Order: sequence, then structure tokens, then C-alpha cells
Amino acid sequence: MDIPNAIPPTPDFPTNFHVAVDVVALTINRGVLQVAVVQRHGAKSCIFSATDGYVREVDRTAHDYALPGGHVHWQNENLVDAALRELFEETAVEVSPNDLVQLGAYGDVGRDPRSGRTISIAFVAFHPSFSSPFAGSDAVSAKFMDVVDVLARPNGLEFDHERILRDAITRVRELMERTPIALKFCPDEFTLRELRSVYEVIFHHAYNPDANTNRYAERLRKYDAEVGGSPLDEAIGEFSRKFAPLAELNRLSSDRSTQRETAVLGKIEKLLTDEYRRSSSNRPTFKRDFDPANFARKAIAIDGFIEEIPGESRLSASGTGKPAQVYRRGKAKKLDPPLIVERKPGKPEKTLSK
Amino acid sequence: MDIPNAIPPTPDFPTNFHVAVDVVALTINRGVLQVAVVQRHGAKSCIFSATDGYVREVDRTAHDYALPGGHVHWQNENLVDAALRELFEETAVEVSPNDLVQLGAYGDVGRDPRSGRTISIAFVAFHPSFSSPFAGSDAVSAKFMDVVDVLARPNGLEFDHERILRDAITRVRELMERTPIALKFCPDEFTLRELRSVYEVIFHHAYNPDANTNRYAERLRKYDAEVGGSPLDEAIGEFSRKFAPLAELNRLSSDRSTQRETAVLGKIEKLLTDEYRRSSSNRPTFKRDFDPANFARKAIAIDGFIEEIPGESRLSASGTGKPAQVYRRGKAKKLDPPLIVERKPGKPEKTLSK
DNA sequence: GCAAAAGTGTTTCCCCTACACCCATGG
DNA sequence: CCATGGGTGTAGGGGAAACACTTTTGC
Repeated sequence: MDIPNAIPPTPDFPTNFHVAVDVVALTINRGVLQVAVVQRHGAKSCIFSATDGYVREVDRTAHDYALPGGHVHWQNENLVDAALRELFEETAVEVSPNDLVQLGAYGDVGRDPRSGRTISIAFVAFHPSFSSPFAGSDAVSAKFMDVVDVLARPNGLEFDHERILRDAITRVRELMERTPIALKFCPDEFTLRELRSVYEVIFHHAYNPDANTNRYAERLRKYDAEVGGSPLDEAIGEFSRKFAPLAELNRLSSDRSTQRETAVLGKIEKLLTDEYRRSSSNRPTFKRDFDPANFARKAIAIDGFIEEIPGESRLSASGTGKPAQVYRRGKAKKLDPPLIVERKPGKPEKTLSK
Repeated sequence: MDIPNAIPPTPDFPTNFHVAVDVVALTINRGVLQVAVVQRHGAKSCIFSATDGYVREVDRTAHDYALPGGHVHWQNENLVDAALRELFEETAVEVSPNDLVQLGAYGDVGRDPRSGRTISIAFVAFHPSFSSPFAGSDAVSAKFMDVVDVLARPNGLEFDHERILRDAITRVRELMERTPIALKFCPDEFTLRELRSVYEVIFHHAYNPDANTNRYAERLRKYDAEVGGSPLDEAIGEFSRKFAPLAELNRLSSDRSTQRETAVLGKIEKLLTDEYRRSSSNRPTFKRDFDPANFARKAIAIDGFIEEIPGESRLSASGTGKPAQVYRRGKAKKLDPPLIVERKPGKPEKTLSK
């Protein structure tokens, strides 16, 4: 990309700044909100110290993760492009520029002890992960973690990434109310139940700032220890091992029709469908209990949000009950009126969901 | 400020970035929203070109203004501190760190043709100007301009500052609904009428994205051409001439009790009071007509927003009518429930206010 | 007395919620 | 026929807006 009239940089100001991007890639897997994290290599982790507000380098432990991100490498790279590139390089997750929403700049002195001064622009991507499966590059090992698990460990994220993650959740909730972003998590033809599930996950109390996140994280860890991971997770792990090297990933991204990729993608898709159909999985989910009838009324009332497909209906996930009306996405880019699912922002936390 | 464990910057990445801050300093003067702008020196202006999205250097005209701002000079300067410093250096406006709200990062390639690459972090300060009067430094000539006047001229602001200004107005409206920021524009003891006036200015249709701003700007220009500026503006100009040199301003800021300063400040305060009392000024204002009774009920219902001062009342500004109950600021930092003054965001633009 | 502005009371309307009820399916 | 979940109907409550009316001042 060329800049017209570009002149050499002014020498008057120190250019000892590093400009970085960080991406909070949020997704929903089996009814639980997950975030893409990477584990950087090296013996030291950069952990926030609450005593003086600085980030310091300490010996790395197994639980130190960071948000995917990195420096804006090229002078002519837009911030959004840098965020897309870093996200793909480190996690193989591909999203479009429209899926990235800027959270803001995080530029406090002392937020990165390694460089002279790092200004980080944070983005949030709320996107289904299964369409672009997950793999680690050779630079870092990456995975999706349950958000409650991340939040339950104080300073479980390096730098000021925990704060960024919390800001991202708040922002996603705002987007859910004012844009049709939830439809990305629904198939082309969906029922109101499926749409509502997305809202129920995002607005769960477990992600509130004052929630006792550890209670929820404990339940997930306990279940996983007893039952083990899901077949979907294992399939993704398999994909990850096969295509781990970064060069391979980049090659795949430019040639999407390789047999190996489509084979694994197909397998993942089948597993996903199975997992979706059978509700026998008892892994705890975090869903609030929104009233179905009134949620439906609100959603239908929004102009251009969803369109009814006349005559089409579909069985519910459990296989029983009345088949539900099927809808498709509307054309609206903004929800007017917004889909407000909780009147008071500071709602009391009730009992644990089943 | 020291950074613990600081190590030399990594040489792997190009550090050819400039990190800058821009401040949208908004205030209300005589019922009109104003923004602090500066006129940079030099023969060239950096004007946005809608044809390709780039900012180009063109010959400067008399109407080219920019938002106050500049590079983050020192490596150990926080972004907020840099914004405060630049705002003060260029406009002599002093605000506290709490008065600055970050808008986000504006970092597109090509937004500043002068440097290799400039990432700008924008802040908004919504603050009464009369408490910290206005003066230009020697680097730039600065003034407050009517926002409608700025918005009415396409590309009246350099770089992408027009977009930043529009984002700032949107943000201020959100702040007005959710925080007690409006109280900064009320005296220690105020009536609901005064509080309401602040909301009526900010939520005027003239500042909506799709408004025909030129209509409003034309009315102001016509009035000013006939009647001339206000005594307040002239007093501020006097202050500006006296204390223009930057060194003088800095000295004053560390020694606030100099006689000259207090004398001029007192004069300004008197003029302000006079101006406030007499509503004989016919300069057009931009105020929407919110229903007084229902606005009052909403404001009183918000917990901790305003406190009634029992037994105290005050005459209205026009000198007639029933004296109004006097209130003082409450302790709340957030408005719960928010003070929603317009149900539908996209309200139709009605007739011009008187 | 009249105009102007603050404040109160009241009516009406709308929307939201909760709940009851009916419907359609699988077993 | 029963359990299950989707969908509809509706009564009750709360709040907001509009409007009428009272109060208190200056002229």
C-alpha cells in the first residue's frame, strides 16, 4: 500500500514506541463462552502486580496465558489488518475485518516491561470457531479456554489482558443488544430457541464483574476431569497437530480445497452436528433462563432482524415437543429498537443453572 | 517515572511509529456547543480526500483548523497525561485526568501524510471553559468554535478530526445519560432548569449526523456579523493576549494566586454572571424543548444524582415566574437508572428553535 | 390582574412481564 | 395418553408522556 506524499519521519520525536494489537476472540462452544489464548514461549511471564500497577517479568508457570496479538509489523499495515494477521498467525482463526470491533487503546506506562513503550490497540472478535478450526502456530501454542476458567484465576492472563477481556465481554453484550451479531452463531435457518440460546450464554451472571467465577469454573473442571473432553475438542486437537506449522497454515489459507483439510473439516462438521443433536452431554452450560415467549416477541418486533420462513418448521433439539418455526437472517445492520434482555444492568446473581 | 525491569527496546520491529493524542475539548458557551480548535502554522494543511480516503497536504486556507493534540513526547508519559499536556500547551485549558474519556485509536494508514505512520489516541473532555479561560500558546493560535460552524464546512478540520469530533459528540451524549457529567456545567447550587438546559444543548438535532448543520451555522454567523461577539468572548480574548506566551501560562499554572490572574478571572466571572442573568441576548441558541415537569421527575428519581436543599429557592433567569427549588450535586458516579432523554435515537428533526 | 415559570396531580397509554392455556410432536 | 417444548392470549403492573391545574414571583 502506498502513501501519497509520504515524507521521511520527523526526527524531532522519539520513535521508540511499539504499536501492537491484541485480539479478544470470543466464541461459544457447548453452551460456554470461550476465549482464544496463547501460551508464549520463554522462561518469563509478564504478570500484572496489583500492588503498584506495574507488569513485571516473573518465572513462567503452566497457567500463564495471553491474548493473541503482536506488533504491527509493517508501516503500511492498518490496525485492523494487523489484528487479523496476528489472530490468524497465532490461532489459525480467520475472521473478516467487519467482525473486528475496536475496544480502544491500552497504553499505560509499565504495561509491558520488555520494550521501551508499547501501545496496544485491542479488538474484540465474537465469532463461531467451528467454521475456522483451531491450530497453534509454531511461535506459540494456542487454544480456546472457558472464560470462567480464565477469570477465576487472578492474573491468569499476562499484561493487562484480563482487563481487556472484561472490557470485551461488556462490549459484546452491547453489540448483542444493538446489532444482529448473535445471528452469526445460528445456522442459515434457525429457530428462536437457537437465537435465544446465544443471548442466554452471553448474559449469564458468571461473566459479570462481581460474580464468583470460581464456582462456575470449578464445575467445568470437575466435569472434564471425570468425563474428559468432547469429541469436538479432540477433533480440533487432531487438526491442530496436523497443521501446526505456520507455513502450512498459510499455504492452506490460500488453497482452501486441499483434500486433507476438507477431510478433517468434514469430520469436525459431522462431530459438531452430532454434538448439537444429542443433548445427552451433561457438561455444565451457562445459560440464563430468559422467558421464551417474550423473548420471541421482542425479536420479531425488531424491524429487519429475522425473517419468518413460511411453512417451515423444525423439531426441537431434544427431539420432543412441538416443531418450531424456522427463521432466516434479516437485512438490518442495527437493531431498532435494541433487543434489551435485562432491564437492570446490575441484576442479582441467582442459583446455578442446571 | 521509572519502569521496573525495563530492558532496551527490541530491535526486531520497526519503531517508525509516531504515537499521538488528540483531544476533543467540548464546552457550552451561551447555549451553544463549542469545541477547542487550533490553527497550525505552516503553508500546508492536511486535508482528508473523500475520493480515496487519504489525507493530503494542500495549501493552507484561513478555515483549516485541527483538534488540539500532538505527539506523546516522553517515553514514560501516560496517554492521558500526554493529552492533558497537549491540551494545556495549545489551548491553556486545564482539566483533570478524570475529565478525559478515551474515544479510541485512530490509526489508519494515510491519515497523516507528514510522518512515517502516526497512531492517534483520541480523548474527549466535556468541561466548562470559563473556569479555565482560553489562550493560545506561541506554537499555534487557538480558539473555541461553534460545533455547528465546524461541521457545516466539509473538511473544515484537518486529518480525520471531523470523524473524531462526531464520535466525541456521540460519546458525550452517552455520558450525559449514564454519568452526572452535566453537573459540571451547573453552579454548586442549581435549579432543575439549569440542569435541563445542559441536556437540551447536547441533545439538539443540530449535532445529529444527518442534520443540515449549515442552517444552524448560518444563523450564528449572521447574528455575530450584526451584533458582534459577546463581552465574555472579549474578556477571554483579553486574558488570552495578556497570558499568551506559553512560559507565562506554565508559570501561572504552578502559582495560581497571582494578582493579575485573579483580577482577570474575577472580571470574567462577573461578566459571565451578568450574561447568565440577562436573557436579553438574542444570539440563537440550540436547545431542544424537553418537558420540564417530566425531566424533573426523572432526574429526582435517580439515586444520588442531585440532592434537594431544603428551604432554598432561586429566581428564574428571566426574573419572572415562581422561584425554583435549589439542588446540589449528589454523590453518585453512575446514573442508575440512566437519564434517557430521547426514546428513539433517530428522532426527526423539527423546526428551528427560537 | 397578567404573564411567566415552577411544580403537582392526574389521566392515559404503552410496554413489559408473568401466567394460563393450547398445540404439535415422540414415545 | 403423557411428557415436552413451541406458540398464543391476556390480565396486571409500572412507568412515561401529555396535559391540566396550582403556586409564586415581577411588572
